[in-house]
Amino acid sequence: MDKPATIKDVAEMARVHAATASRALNPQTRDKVSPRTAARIVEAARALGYSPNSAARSLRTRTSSVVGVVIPDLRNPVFPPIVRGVEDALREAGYLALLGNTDGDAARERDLLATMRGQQLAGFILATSKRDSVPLGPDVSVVLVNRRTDAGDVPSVVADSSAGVHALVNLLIARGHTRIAHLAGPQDTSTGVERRRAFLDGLATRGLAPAGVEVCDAYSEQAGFDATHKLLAATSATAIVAGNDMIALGCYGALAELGLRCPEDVSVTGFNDMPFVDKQRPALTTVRIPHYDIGYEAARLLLERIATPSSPPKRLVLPVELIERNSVARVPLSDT
Amino acid sequence: MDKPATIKDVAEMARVHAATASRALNPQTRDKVSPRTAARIVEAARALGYSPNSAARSLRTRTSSVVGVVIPDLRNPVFPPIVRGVEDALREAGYLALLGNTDGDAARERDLLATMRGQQLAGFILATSKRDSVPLGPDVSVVLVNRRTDAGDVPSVVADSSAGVHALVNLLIARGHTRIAHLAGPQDTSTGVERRRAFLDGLATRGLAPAGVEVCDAYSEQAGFDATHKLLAATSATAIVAGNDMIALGCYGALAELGLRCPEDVSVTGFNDMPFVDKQRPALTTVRIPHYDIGYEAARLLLERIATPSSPPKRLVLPVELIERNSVARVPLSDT
DNA sequence: TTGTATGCGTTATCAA
DNA sequence: TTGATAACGCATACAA
Repeated sequence: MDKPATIKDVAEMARVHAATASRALNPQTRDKVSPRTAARIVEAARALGYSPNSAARSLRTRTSSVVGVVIPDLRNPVFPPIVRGVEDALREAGYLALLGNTDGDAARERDLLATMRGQQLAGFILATSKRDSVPLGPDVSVVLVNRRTDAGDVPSVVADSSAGVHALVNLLIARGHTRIAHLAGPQDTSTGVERRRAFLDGLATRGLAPAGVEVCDAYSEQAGFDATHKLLAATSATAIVAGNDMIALGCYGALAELGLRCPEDVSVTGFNDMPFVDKQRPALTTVRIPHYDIGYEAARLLLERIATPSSPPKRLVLPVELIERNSVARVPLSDT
Repeated sequence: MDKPATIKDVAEMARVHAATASRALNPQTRDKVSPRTAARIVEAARALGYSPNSAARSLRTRTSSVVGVVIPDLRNPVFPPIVRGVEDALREAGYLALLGNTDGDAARERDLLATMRGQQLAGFILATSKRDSVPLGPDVSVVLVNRRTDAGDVPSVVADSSAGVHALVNLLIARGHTRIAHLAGPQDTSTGVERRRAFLDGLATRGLAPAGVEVCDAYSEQAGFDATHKLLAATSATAIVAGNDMIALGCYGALAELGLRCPEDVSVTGFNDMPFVDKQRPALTTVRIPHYDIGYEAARLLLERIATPSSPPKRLVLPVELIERNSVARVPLSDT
């Protein structure tokens, strides 16, 4: 394989000028060239295995078909399906995804964004979890995933946390629970505060007071473990609504250590429906989030934004689904 | 924010020619310009917030600081840590990762590679699993992950499958098992054939014949489930070495359906040590692969290759670790 | 409908 | 050590 064919090679083979070839090869301007010559050019391109040099194109058009996808850590199981959804939507439109992890570190995020900005990216999908404003100018297209700015001036795609928590709370109440506690996620994440608020709201509308609320440092098993210990040292509860599945797993561990059975003694719920939580003992009752769809829709939104930057910033809220398994039991009779 | 500053702006501010500014700003050629003027230029660049236009640079140098990372499906839990390792190593060197999924589909892979090739990528990391040769010319830098070409002319990073399977087989034998079967992974993957061969070898060197070998269509729970049924219809075994954890999980399911207890009736082993297999019932005895390190080392190898294309193609084999949990029991007395 | 000319920002080559 | 110039491949304004 020698040097890749350029548009000039294609033009030469089709006996036209490079400009004509450019027009014929570009869907945008295809109609500015006669069908006959266009066909000849397309054929020549195919024959030569022509693939446009994106650097040259970017240099000329000041944009590219690449979008930056920024997440905290790919190893967090919620992100792979999201990123996959993003990638699929992007690819359907001929775009590519540039992936970067920030570990939730502001400095690393700034650094990454700076590096990416040098690449003439067409836009960004940000799935970092902090609630502060977007560290990008208004001249770049951005879609937020899993979080929103307080101002609401940036397009975003999130799952309906409130509806999910309400469904969980209602399920517990229907099972007879009245002493329900919450292991909240970090309060510098939008999901953390939204779910916490929904928990309080949900309880209040049913005339119940929370049995306790403990905030976790992180969405991790360890944090869930620690918070459960703290929570149960201060209060007793027959049910615990965990901020997400990881926290719920930590809760499982702490419960076992305290000699409490789940769900016989304490019911536990999660959030996210991560892979394999159906295989836990007990299988976790949780809320399923359409991760893939979130990613897919986010990319669609970004593409839309790129095409029409003036379009109003949509905020998409995707429905969630209650997944009942075995970690919720009817409240023990001795506790009623 | 107006138009980003160009090297011309920097040059103007530093009262030098653009070419000089270019030399001063490029670490490679920094020493070709006097320290005094260099300092002036660097200062001007800083003041203007100059960030080189990578499209222009790529156009000129015919390369970029971006590498393509191609995997079958990010949702397969083995890939996130690998990709994360790749990204970390890349970032340390100022490179970015362009991610694409192929679903193991040859057409989709070809398509993706073609699209990526237009991007002047510095190289590729291929984690697709087929054993056929690399669909890329010899002019591009490539490192394979999780597989190798038969010819061995392409650098690669893999885990030591053989050592892992041998450890598993020896463990089972030490527990008294003699009727050991294998649920092999797909035989068009290098891991599938390597582990199968290691299984047969391991057994043979201990003077044992396999109780049965069933090949799975895919590395999936469903395939493991089906293969287990087929296997146990044809033979009986007290231990099953699954091609990987997913297959082992499918095996769990089939065993339960057949009224067989694990590990009391049948011992099962996995491969990979995916997240959460320690939480299964029973906790899975498996082999841990250094996923992150594999990705990290693959990226290092690629960077090395990019810097020195003539360097010999290294083949890295990373050590694995036997993780003993509860899915392996001493062989039932009635079976000895 | 097609061809001509030009410039995007950078770096390599050559000359000074 | 620095400056001038050209070229990378493409897309577009303008001319024909």
